[in-house]
Amino acid sequence: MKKMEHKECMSALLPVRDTLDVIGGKWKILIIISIWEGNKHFREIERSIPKLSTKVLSKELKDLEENQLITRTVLNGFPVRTEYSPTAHSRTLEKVILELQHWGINHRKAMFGNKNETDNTIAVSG
Amino acid sequence: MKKMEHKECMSALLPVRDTLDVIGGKWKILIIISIWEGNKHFREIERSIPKLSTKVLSKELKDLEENQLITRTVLNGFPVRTEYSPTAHSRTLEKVILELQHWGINHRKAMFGNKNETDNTIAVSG
DNA sequence: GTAATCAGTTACCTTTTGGTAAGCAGTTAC
DNA sequence: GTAACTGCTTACCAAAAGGTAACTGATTAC
Repeated sequence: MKKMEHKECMSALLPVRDTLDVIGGKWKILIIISIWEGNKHFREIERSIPKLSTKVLSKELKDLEENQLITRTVLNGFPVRTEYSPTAHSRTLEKVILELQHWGINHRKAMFGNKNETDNTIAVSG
Repeated sequence: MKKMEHKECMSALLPVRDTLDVIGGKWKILIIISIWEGNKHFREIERSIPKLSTKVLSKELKDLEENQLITRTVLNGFPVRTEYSPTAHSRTLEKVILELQHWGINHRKAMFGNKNETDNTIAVSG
């Protein structure tokens, strides 16, 4: 890596922080993937992710909507259903998530050898 | 994205979590970059990152060492100096950080247009 | 009327994370 | 002996994140 000025270093950091604010944390990527999988409704998403509480799901969905990674549509009629869908913008995360995933896998190998290997690869469109 | 089985989805998530555990949070990437920059000593690193306290730095350095992203060497002699250096393994993070950074920049554009653009690009070896 | 489903909200409590400041061991300089 | 530097640790407190469970409002089914 080339020598960096201090300020450069710190400003390069900001976009990374932005990204981690959006997809960091325990649940956000799980929720995005769940919706990518086809889960559309609140209870559906909730049930698809073990240990996720309604309170946290509610908050996380709001965050994701604010960041334009999902859209929320209320369908009136019947027992009032809400539909969450992934946005086109959310698809730009695929590369990032793939990169995070690969590093995680290789890191685990580097730490423990192949003993604890997780060889699951995310299924990406194409 | 191809339809995924539920279990597949969740297991794909684990490596991503592993990665975020290692480089997520407020300080870890800052510290790694600071050490990449050439800061070797505790106080040096501390002073290079505004708002970072000794307590947190101490903890983060331990985590990073555990994850083999830095090495810690105690040099006896003089006022006892400790040297932190990046490992070869830490270099594998460059791609990940670059990807996180690019997404952060593009995401900001998607959110606010070009108004708030951060056009700083991390300086990577090569 | 009773129960059940959907989509949440609210109140309360615990756990985790982070910040502040002081202190300690060891050594040098004066 | 006093101060100053290095590399931390410890104690204490504040803020943020997360879990539990109850409850609202609407509507259908019995």
